[in-house]
Amino acid sequence: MKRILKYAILGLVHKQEMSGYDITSQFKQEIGQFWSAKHSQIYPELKRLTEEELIEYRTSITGAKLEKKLYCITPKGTQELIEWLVSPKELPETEKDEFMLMLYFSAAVPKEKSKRLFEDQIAKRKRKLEHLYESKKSLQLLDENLQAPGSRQFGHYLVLSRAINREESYIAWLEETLSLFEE
Amino acid sequence: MKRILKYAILGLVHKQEMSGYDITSQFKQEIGQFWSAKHSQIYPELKRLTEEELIEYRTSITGAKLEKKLYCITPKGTQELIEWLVSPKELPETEKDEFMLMLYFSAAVPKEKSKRLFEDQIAKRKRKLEHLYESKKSLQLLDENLQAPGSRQFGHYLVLSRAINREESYIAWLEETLSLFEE
DNA sequence: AAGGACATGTAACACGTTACATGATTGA
DNA sequence: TCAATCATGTAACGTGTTACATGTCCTT
Repeated sequence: MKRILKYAILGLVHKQEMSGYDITSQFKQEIGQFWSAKHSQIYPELKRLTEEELIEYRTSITGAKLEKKLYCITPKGTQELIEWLVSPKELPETEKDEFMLMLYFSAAVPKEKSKRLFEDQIAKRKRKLEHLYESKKSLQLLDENLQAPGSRQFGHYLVLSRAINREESYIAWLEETLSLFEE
Repeated sequence: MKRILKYAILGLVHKQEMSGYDITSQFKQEIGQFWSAKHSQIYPELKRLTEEELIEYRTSITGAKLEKKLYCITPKGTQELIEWLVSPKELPETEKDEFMLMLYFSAAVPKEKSKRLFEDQIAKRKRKLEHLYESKKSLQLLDENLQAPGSRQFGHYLVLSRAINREESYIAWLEETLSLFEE
């Protein structure tokens, strides 16, 4: 991967003017299911992108003296963003998953222990799925035409929809596989 | 993540004596779908684990003078491995996916471009899925009782089965979502 | 004889997290 | 007034990739 965070930030500030804090907040929303970064990584990257003239900022004052830097994308930044947006993406050879790594070695522990770990993982993923369903419900209230490309919230819809697909299929696999242990 | 590579290596050398090169090769096999590392990360980690007395090695000579270090796990290492194997795993808050990040911003490009990217991604994932099916077929020839916990290849079966589930459901979502663009 | 696999290591750099550090604003 | 949130930054450390560096063995 070559500087994906760069494109994540370009994509966010392309939609609208944003501060480093706003970007950090965005990564705690839906898109955080597929990409995120901490503020300690974001601020230096904003500085770098500014030096590279891909973004620029104006300073805005909230209240008496709280300063924030509102970043927006430059034409050069837009160009690089679009190039990335239309370039085919390689599949990662590895999509890391600690739980699956553990399962690979699970012959070393009693079946009962493994069953408990499956149940724990299923419960956690079901909780997560519930949150995703609620987010989707909220989103549908905002935009009835959600599933149409061109809808204002279509990007949001896609990531939520895929996040739900990802959790549902993982849970289905976990439940199916757990049943192999019960006989 | 706290030193997952440590546990990956402990798990591998617990099954059988192995060299750094062997470990590197393992990460190119099925388990590489869920965890991997390059040799440049593995060799220093082996050194560290040896210093921590979680593994130890003997030197073996192939041919006239090609040396390799065969590592095996110590009792202390086994204990730490088992502790990790039975401990519940937190869900990662983010499972990074460059393609989904791109989709989130795809409103900025024409629908035709997005369709092409979906098709490209579907083709790549289908190719990968074919390889996984073939691996599963080979594995089934080795072990008829594959799906029984306790089968010699059960760990292999689990990771392959989940990798297939992961690809199948991703492809299903991609195809379903692509159809939203066609009308 | 040559190329590919076997075998082990280090160095430099890129990416990511946790901790350190500071201060303002808003609402209960 | 106190806690949560808004707001920005740096330092130290841990993880991961690419490149550098070397040498052997086996098969054709």
